[in-house]
Formats: sequence, C-alpha cells, structure tokens
Amino acid sequence: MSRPKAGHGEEGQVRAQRKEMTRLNLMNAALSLVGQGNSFTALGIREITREAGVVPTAFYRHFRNTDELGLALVETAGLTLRRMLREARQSGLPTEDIIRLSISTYVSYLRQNQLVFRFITTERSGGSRILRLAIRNEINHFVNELVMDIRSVAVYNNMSTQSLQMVGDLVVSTMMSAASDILDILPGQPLVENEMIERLVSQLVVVFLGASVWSERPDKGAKSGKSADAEGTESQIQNDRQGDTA
Amino acid sequence: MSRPKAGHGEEGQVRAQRKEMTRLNLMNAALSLVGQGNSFTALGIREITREAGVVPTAFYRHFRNTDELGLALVETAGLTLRRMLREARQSGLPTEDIIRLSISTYVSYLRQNQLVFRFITTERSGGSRILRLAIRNEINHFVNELVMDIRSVAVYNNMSTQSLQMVGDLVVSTMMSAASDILDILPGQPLVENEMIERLVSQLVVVFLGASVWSERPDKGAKSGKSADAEGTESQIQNDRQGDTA
DNA sequence: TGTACATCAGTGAACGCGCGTTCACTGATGTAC
DNA sequence: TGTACATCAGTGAACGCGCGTTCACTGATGTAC
Repeated sequence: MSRPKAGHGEEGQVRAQRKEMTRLNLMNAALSLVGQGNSFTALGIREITREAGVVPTAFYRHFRNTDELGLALVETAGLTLRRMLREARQSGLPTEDIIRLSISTYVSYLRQNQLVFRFITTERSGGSRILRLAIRNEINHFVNELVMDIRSVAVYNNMSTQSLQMVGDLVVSTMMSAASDILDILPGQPLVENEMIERLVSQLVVVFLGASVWSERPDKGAKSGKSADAEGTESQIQNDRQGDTA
Repeated sequence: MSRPKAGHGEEGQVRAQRKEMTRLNLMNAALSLVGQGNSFTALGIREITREAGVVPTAFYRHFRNTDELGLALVETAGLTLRRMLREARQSGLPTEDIIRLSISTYVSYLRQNQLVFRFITTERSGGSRILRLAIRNEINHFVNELVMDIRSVAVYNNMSTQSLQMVGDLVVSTMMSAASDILDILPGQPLVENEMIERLVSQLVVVFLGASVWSERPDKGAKSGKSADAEGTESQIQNDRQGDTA
C-alpha cells in the first residue's frame, strides 16, 4: 500500500515508468471524478490526488496546476477521437447504412470512453478559456479529417472546401450534442438509448441529404451578411412586471 | 451605500420590492461572474454576495444554495428564449431569407443577453445533473415551439410530429453550438463574427433543404436500430506504448 | 560484482486563507387599534 | 393622524474545515568507478 517495492520482474527505467504510471493515475482520477458528476473546473488538487491515492504535494511533480492536467486530458482525448475516426473509415454501403454503421461505432466508443467524452462535452463550453480553445482545436482537427472523408464521396466532390467544412462542422456539432444527451441516459434504459441513436441517424441523414442538394445549387457562394447588433450588457435580468403603469 | 433609505417617491410594498431587487441583484451577480469566465458550478455563496454587494448570510433569505439560484436563472433564461422566438415569428419570405432574418434576430439577442446565453450553453452540459436537466427541459419547450412554426410551412406539413421534432432538435442544437462559438469571439472582430453567422445560416439552409427532401421520402418510418455496445469503463487512459514486447 | 554517491518521486507537517453555515442582532417597514 | 407592537431583510461575529502551496525529508532507483 504505502510504497511500491521493486522486483516484479521488470527491468530498466523503473523510476520513469512509475512516474508515468502516477501521472496516468492522476489523469484517470480526474476523469473519474468528472464521471461522478463533478465539473472539471471545480476539481481541486487535493481531491484529485486523494482519488489517485497519492499525497497532495505529489501532484506538483507532474503538473503545475489543474489546467495543465486538463490540457493533457484534451490531448489524449484528441488521440481517442482520431483513433475512432481511423477505425470507422470503411465500406461502400448506401449513405444511410454508412451513417448507421458509423454511429454504431461512435456510440460504442462513447460507451467505452465515457469519461473522456464527458470531459470533452462538458469542458468544451464550460472550462477555462484556454481549455475551451484547446478542445475546439481538437474538434477542428476532427472536422478536417471528416471533411476529407466526405470529399471522397461522389455527390459532394464539386463542393468548395469552405462548404465542406461548414457541413463537417454541422455533422460534428450534431454528434457532440447527441453525445452529451446519450451520456446522460441512466444505465439500463436501452429503449431511450435506441431512440436517441435513431434520432441522431435521422438527423445526420437530413444533413447529408441537405448537403447533396446544396452541392447541386448553382449559387452556393457567400452572401452579403448584415448582422443586427446591439449593446447593453449591464444587467441581464430586469424586474419586468408587465402592465400597470398609469 | 450601507442601508437603503426610504422615500424615493415609491409607496406600498416597499419591503417586498426591495427583497425582489436583492434577489435579482444576486442572480445578476452570478451571471456577471459567469460572464467573467467563471464556471457557474464553481461559484461560491461568498463570491456571489460580494459581487451583489450584500453580506454572505443575506443569500439565505433568497436561496437555499447555489443550485437553487441556478434553477431560477434557468427559468428566466427560458423566458428570454421564448420571448425571442415570439418576436422572431413573422413574414413570408423565401426560406433562406427567413433563416437569415431569424439568425439576425438571434445573434442580436445573443449579444443583448450574452450572460444569460453563456450561462445556458455552459451549464447545459457542464452543471449539476439537476441543472442540466432543467436546461434541457427549457430547450425542449423551445424545440416544441419551433416545431409548431415549421409545421406551418407548406413543404413540411406532411411530416410526422416525430420527424418534425427530430429536425427541430437539430436546428436548436446547431444554434446552441454556434452560440457558444460566437460568444467566445473577442469583441471587435466583426469579420470573424460575420463569417460565423454566414456559416450558421448555411448550416440551417442545409438542414431545411435536407428536411424538405426527407419529408418527400416514401419510407420515412423508424428503422431497426442495433447499437454496438461494450463495457469497460474502469481506466480510460492506458499507457499504450506501441510495439517493443519481446 | 561491489561500493559510494547523486537523483528525485513521493512524503508529511505546517502555513495562512476563504469557504459555507449558525446565530443573535438591528432597525426600517408593515399592521392593528 | 398617532402610537405600540410584529415582522423580517440584511448585518456582523464566530465556528470548524478543506483548500493550495512551501518546505525539509526519505529512501528506492540510477550511475560512475
């Protein structure tokens, strides 16, 4: 329990290996705490080290602070996402079946790597700015790879890169949004889960249908964009009691 | 500064009004802190009351804890969303222009109510479970209203309610996702903002194009859904050094 | 192979600090007569 | 209108607690000869 003894048959860089182990333990501890419903941003060093089974001060041998640990998590999460995509690349089925198969793979990955995905979907819009941007960066990589895949499908090969990215972004944000919902299903509700999966499949079918129509339009360039803007951020909630003003 | 004096010309339920004011101040203080980059989940009672300019213990006259304040925020945010939608209902323009106009309204609302929107997009997947579910509930209301609007458009009036909800959900999640991105743009980057708005418009056009094709399909019922599932949640990060095993 | 020294991952005590929560209070506002 | 009492939103002191961070340490692992 207290201190690891040597001689489990392992040789060589024992110290470095052990250090790496502890590092991974810390990262897994953080993920596990996030999985238990904590917000990563609210995690403390003592909480994480307690979960990992080391003394608080040991944390500083590996990370300067929790943000740095977060960035490390984003990196491994990116690896996970890209590995998933690599394995999902296959087959020449009709569109809807490709989608269904890909979603199957996706959901399977979701379940296998729930903690990583929960971390990503949570912190994507919730963490510190630096963490948010790091995650968005990983997601952009993901979109780019997806775009390359889409491009190889005949129907879309006359779309501009910009349009393809627009579609890729739509697909990925739809999948992230669904991930968040699916991960919130309590275990043992396969019916709800299947419903959600079917909805996700339908949504992606709609998107790809739309994209194929879009790609055939003659006027698919940029339009003039006027955005109605306004200031006034001070107080967001007003005591707006309606009526009764004499 | 210290204690509010009476006699600003106001009569009647002065005490109740003041209490309501303090309550709103607390809610706005929380929003404002979220706007400054804090995660709502990580906000403390002392932090909020400090921002609101009251003593920590005053908090308990209004909320049992921060979660309860969060729920109150969700409620007002829901009002904001619904008010927005009500005002956006109008006109009989061609589809893309309706979308462009609606998005204009939307982005304008985003800017006017940034703090509320930031709170919603952040806590939608990041907060406590109870807060997440409350927010999802508000979003569902929103989807339902949107569905009613979509139904009134001729092209979609032979779609099943289920399909309409699927599309509505897709539209809303796309808009939420974009909100998160748009709110993260640093002020004074109108070009980036316009790009994002155009992308959002394009994405929604793709969705509605897809939906109209979908609605014309003869076989738009539910399919058999098999989801590849798997267990193994224990440790999410492995020390996967590739190769070198003798 | 054996010895002597260097390295450094993890320890444990200690610190000052801000937290959430309790409690008795105060004094302006509300109400009854 | 005036008086006497009740209500209760906001106060301020006090509490015990866990936090992040510092520091000197220990003892297994690594290295040089």
